[in-house]
Amino acid sequence: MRKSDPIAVQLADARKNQILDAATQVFADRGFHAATIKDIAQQAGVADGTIYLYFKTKADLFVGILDRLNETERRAVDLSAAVPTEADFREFFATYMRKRLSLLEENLRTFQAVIPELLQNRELRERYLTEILEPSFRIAVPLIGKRLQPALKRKVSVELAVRTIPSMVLGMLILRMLGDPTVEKSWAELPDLLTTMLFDGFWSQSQRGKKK
Amino acid sequence: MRKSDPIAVQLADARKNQILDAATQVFADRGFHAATIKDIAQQAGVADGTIYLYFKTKADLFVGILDRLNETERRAVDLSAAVPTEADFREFFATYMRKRLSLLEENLRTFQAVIPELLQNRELRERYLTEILEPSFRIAVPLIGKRLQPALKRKVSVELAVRTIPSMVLGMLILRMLGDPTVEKSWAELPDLLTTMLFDGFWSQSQRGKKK
Amino acid sequence: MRKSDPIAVQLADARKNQILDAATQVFADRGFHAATIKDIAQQAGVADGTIYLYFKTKADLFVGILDRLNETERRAVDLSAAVPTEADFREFFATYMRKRLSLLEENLRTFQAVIPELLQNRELRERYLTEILEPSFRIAVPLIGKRLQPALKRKVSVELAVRTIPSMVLGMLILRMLGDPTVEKSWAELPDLLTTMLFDGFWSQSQRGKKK
Amino acid sequence: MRKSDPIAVQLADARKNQILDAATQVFADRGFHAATIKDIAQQAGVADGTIYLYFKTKADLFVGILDRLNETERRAVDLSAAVPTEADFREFFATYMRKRLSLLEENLRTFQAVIPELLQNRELRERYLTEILEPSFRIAVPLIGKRLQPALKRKVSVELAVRTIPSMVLGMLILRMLGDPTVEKSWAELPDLLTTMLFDGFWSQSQRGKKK
DNA sequence: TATGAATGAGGATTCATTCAT
DNA sequence: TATGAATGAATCCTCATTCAT
Repeated sequence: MRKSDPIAVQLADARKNQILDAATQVFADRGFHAATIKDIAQQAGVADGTIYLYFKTKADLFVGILDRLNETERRAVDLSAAVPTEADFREFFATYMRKRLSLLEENLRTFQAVIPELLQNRELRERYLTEILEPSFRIAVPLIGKRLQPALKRKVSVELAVRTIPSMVLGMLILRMLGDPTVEKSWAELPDLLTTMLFDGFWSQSQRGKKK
Repeated sequence: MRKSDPIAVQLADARKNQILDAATQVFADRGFHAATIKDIAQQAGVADGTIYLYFKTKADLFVGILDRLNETERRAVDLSAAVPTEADFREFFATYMRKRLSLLEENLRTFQAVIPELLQNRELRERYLTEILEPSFRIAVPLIGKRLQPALKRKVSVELAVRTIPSMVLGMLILRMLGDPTVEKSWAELPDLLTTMLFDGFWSQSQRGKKK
Repeated sequence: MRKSDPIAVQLADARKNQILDAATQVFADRGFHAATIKDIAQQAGVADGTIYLYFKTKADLFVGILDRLNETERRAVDLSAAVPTEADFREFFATYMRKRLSLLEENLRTFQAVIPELLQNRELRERYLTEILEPSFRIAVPLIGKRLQPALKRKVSVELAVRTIPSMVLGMLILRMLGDPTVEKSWAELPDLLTTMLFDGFWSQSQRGKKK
Repeated sequence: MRKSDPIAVQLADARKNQILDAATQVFADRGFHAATIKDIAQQAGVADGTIYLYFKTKADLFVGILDRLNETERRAVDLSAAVPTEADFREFFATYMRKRLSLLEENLRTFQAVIPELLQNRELRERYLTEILEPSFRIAVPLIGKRLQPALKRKVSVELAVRTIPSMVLGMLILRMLGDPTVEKSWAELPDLLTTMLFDGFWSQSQRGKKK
């Protein structure tokens, strides 16, 4: 088969995805290391050897999952790349949160497969940091910096303040991955919760007034 | 040696801790599964077989780390069990955050060793959920519920709102575990950041007014 | 302590026997290879290291058991070394059987510890063959040869015929070691059974008459 | 390959037998515990891991040998199930002995592999006793009981008398396993020897007359 | 392409033996 | 002498990867 044969390419892509789906499933359930190629082959309904026709090593399977996730991300970002409307920033933020959180939810299994390994593998960690996190912080810092409330601005670096938002999302994701039923059940309410909290504060007035 | 010999017991405890320290280090670096007993033994400066004098299996090493963490937690909680002063709740909250975050920092390697495995192992996940998370939420819900700002209260369940705080902390912890240098450098500023943000809001006034 | 100190020697001998007793017990229960020095030390009520003060290796423990058995044997043989009285050979034989079988019974655990290893270890097998079996056959052949019934003599070599007797005893011992309750219960009747059978035949007359 | 594929099944069976042959050989030479998987794999001409495609554990290899032996036994029994002819019982007995002893000889290595372990393992011992020995005794007792010579019948239980025959065979087997060259060389003469001995007695007339 | 039997390197665990106390 | 903690070689078993079909 020539690589240019479009039908063959599509077939190969389909098979690749079938295998990545299986790998995602199994990695999410057992973790990268505990998962065996046999497990994945069974889940995918193919023979062990077949996997090696599409991925050179087990580690490549993991990279394949990461790549697919990045692809998803890229497509999603394209949509949300609408300019942060000055006029109604609150609405913009809420919309962004909705999109992001539903994207997370759709790819929950993938994150479950990917995050633990990310935390355990120095190389992956570094790649993720420089290739994903830092670029997105570079975009966010100016966007957020100028809208930060003064008291905060005085106290902490914008760099740190920016981290608050992804860290809240990440935190909720982790709680959900840990199996917290409340977070799972109320996932759809999170965008509103986070928006309100960030724009209007968390604690009741009386509590706030106490400050110095 | 009789079990009751106090010197022998102390020696055994010291050796056990020496091995747990090594295991924490190695698990944090490579993850539970990728870590080998040889790695751990080398790190601890003992022979492979010695580890098995103190822990029945590799999995027991992990449980040993969890147990030690719980113990640390227990001691810490005792200190912070001070009543949530009505008078200055903001200060109480800030203090609590300072304590909690510095506890996390002190045990960073331990969390790095423990969390990925927690995310990958269904049994551990469930144990953590029912034994640690749920009880602490049960304590937090009434404490926090009555102080929640009205707009939030209307919109989301207290149960969900409560999750915001640990999820922010957890999120920052994860960012730090991923190696984000900003979070690492500014860890000490987090309590203040989080307090201000929750009590005074995150976005500047102009942005808030825009609501609805 | 000087080797010549008689009290010290006696103490050492007692300790040695205590350890050999334990080893016999454990080897009989689990077999030589499955038995651990820890098992034996526990059974003997001493520390692991102590065993090595009396026996250089685990294999030496086994040899120690064999030696003690040979010693027992030697003492027993001395007693039964009475000349095979021509006059009442039947009684002589019955007596010999009684002695031999009760000797076996007294040392049942020892045999249980020793025989399986004897069957599995080429070197031990050869030593046993040349040092124990062949010498005793050399004694038995002339004794038995001249008393063998003519039909047998014509048919088979005396060498082979001689083997019948130890093989019957050995067979019963094995059945007993296998746990056959009948053999265990009726062990005391065996000398009479074997004597009658060898002197008077096993099958009833009518069956015998059928011959050719 | 589907399990129903007859060619694949045959291949798998052949491989299984090849491995069992090797295991029999090695267990017979060194005993179950001293034998290593490497030894067996080498003897079989396969890699270590291959063995585990056909047997779950080393212990399963042993059970596989036992099963094959039972199968051999079953096939042999079918043949010899001819009714014990009243007319010429002596001939029947001699034939039976010939068959049994040649069966033992053919499977000598297997017995050498199996018996020591049988003697060392309580569970196997008990299984062998209740599943093999006791059933065959239940068959033999009535058959032999009515043909036992009167003097014996008076003296000992039929149950015990019956044990004489297998114990003789077993004894000879053990002597052969110990490497006795006479028993090995003259194995073919044993059926005749045992038949004559049981039907005509062992000792010469003059010796027998001496009784009481 | 697809298969799955075969491979063998690698890792957890055991245990005979040593040695400092 | 006696102890038992420490050692590390040896072994069972797993599983990523290869390759003949």
